Amino acid sequence: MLDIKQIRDNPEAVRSRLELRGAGEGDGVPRILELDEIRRKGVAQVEALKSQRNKASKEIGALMGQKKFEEAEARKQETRELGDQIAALDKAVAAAELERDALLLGIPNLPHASVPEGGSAEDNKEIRTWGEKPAFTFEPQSHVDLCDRLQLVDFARAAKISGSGFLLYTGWGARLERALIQMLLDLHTGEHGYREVSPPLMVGSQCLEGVGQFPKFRDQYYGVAEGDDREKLGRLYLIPTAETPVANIHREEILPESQLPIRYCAYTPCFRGEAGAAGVGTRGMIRVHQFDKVELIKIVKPEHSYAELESMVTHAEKVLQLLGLHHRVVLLCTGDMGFASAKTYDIEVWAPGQGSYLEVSSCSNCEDYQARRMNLRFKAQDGQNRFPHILNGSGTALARLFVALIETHQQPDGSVKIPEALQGYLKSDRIPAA
RNA sequence: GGAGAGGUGGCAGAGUGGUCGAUUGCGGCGGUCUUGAAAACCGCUUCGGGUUCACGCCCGACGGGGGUUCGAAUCCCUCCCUCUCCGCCA
Repeated sequence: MLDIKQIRDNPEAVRSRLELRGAGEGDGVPRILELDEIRRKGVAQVEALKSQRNKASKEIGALMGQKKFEEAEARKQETRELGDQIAALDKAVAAAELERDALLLGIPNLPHASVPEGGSAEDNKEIRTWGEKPAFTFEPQSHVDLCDRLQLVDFARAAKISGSGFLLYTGWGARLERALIQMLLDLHTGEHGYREVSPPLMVGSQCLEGVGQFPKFRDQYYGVAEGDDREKLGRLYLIPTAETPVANIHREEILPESQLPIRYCAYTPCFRGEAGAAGVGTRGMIRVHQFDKVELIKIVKPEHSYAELESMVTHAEKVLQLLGLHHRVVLLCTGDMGFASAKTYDIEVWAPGQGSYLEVSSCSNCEDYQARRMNLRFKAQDGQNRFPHILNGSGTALARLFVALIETHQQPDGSVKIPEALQGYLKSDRIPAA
């Protein structure tokens, strides 16, 4: 969340940054300031009363000690009324604070100065491209046809088991998925300096709130229940990304400065309800309720975060380069960024069978926005507790990578050629034609 | 799921209604002594909030929330978590 002090000191600057993200999002600010004022006035009042009460209580204690019970009783009588006033004021302060914080949680991060202004994906800026669209001597097939023909994914039976939007990988398909996960983890831990972690796949709501997925986007995630206990429904949620558990690993901690930077890498499945999302119901693997992803998370000192963002993008790109996949890096405009992000690069891979680019990675610097929400700090040299910057990036999403890979490397004979970097993991240089 | 024990400062561990934000030990930091180090001795060692130009002053926090009381780490209620034993189980 944003720093209340920043909003207090410079509300107009905050509002104009928020406006760049899209209409109406700055609207909470006046009310927040109002509530903040009410809270601070109340706090000053109630604390003066508490100070009074504390003094009186000590005096009563002293009187009791001297066995002056009648005097003590008289003082108690006087002080009783103070207690009632305090209770009432405390309540009012808590209510103002609760409403203020609820509004604060609904405000997205401010875009970084280097982010281009714009309202939609149209205004995103292409930064660079790698490789070229492959030329085919035949009409390239879509991954859906390739998966059917090579029996890599059984769409129909997945739907029978779990409904639409789920995948049943089979044979070479299952093996390819596993090989990709292994290759990506080895790359990021071995070459890029990340520490591998394997987190819980169900998390409490405080983790979703910590990274900014709650409370605004409640409807997008799967809540689970234990047995038929409706009471317990929603105490845990299936993770929409490894970012949710991994970025929260150090929540509510004060890290020694020497521990930074922290770089984590995690493979997990990701679960998304995708209520109302465009493209739900699309045939194939592009948008599904469950997919695999290898995620990168960094917790760094504020002064290093933008350099760390650039290197993170190159780490994700390396995956595509090793697999020989044409891609481009796009800088998202103010209107297209995620809620918690200050600056985001997307990496889009070319999928010849689709005739379009697919987003396989999104690398974001959330600055201190998430650290504030999860109260994660580090102790700086000067003894001050400061909020670190938290970055997340896909390195990369697997289902779409799978799509781009088989569509790009499909051969005239119906087989799929496997890039050299992956051959050791798949233990084959091709997926044979059926 | 059943029975029991427990959650206090970086760690260990006291404290069961009145200057207890908390005895003590360890660790850590600074200092004295020393050529240097060790030992010994002395001091410091949590976090949030309000207010102030600042020094400072004040309020809150002993797993979370609520209650009793003039006053709660301490009493009551409730939730969460950890440990031990039993049951079930990949």
